[in-house]
Amino acid sequence: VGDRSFVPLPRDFYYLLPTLAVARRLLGKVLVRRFDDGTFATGRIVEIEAYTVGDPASHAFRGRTPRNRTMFGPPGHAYIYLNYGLHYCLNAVTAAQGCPEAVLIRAVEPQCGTASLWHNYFGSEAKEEVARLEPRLGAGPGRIGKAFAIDRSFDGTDLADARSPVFLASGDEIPDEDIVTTTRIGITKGVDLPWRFYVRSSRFVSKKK
DNA sequence: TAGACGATAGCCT
DNA sequence: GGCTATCGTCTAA
Repeated sequence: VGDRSFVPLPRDFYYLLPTLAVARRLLGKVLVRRFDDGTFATGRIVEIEAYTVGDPASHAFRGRTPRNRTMFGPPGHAYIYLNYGLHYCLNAVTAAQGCPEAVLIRAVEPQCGTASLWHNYFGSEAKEEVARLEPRLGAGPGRIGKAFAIDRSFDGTDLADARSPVFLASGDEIPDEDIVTTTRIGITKGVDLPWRFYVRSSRFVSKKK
């Protein structure tokens, strides 16, 4: 699979509309990972959460710190953080520069390069067709980090540039009736806000509600 | 500089 | 459903 087949989402995708609308529209789009050896792995985004200014669950709620500084930077870049000392989670920075908002990519359906994803995750070999059906390779933000080999060193990566080792590309349009809007997961503040979106028909969603 | 804890996931019951 | 591994980051002092 060559990078020519992947058209990165333009920068304005990330800030022209409000973060909630951006989150919703990212469903069906494609996470593209180019490994050091030039091979690719891709996954279709099926679950996402929004974190906005004034949102008590946001890492930026208490202002700028060394960890969250990329949230304050230009839109369309990756914000990556380590959670529970174990899991690297991938966010896309949204809204205008200086406005610290982001969306957390919570689940993807593995598409291309699934044998690599399997190897990253399980440390063993598997056939593409087997790997493509394995939910653990994409159902959960920590799992995405592990399978796609994304860690804190990717923080700040430009997701709107096809030359980046990680970027987001255009994909399917998800019909409204196949999108579920619900509350976010694993947080203790802002628990009632319906700011999680997922694709109803996907078996790769981390938790259905 | 210490202490608490988190935008999780795996394994066990 | 419960327990916990594991460590960077924040907060307060």
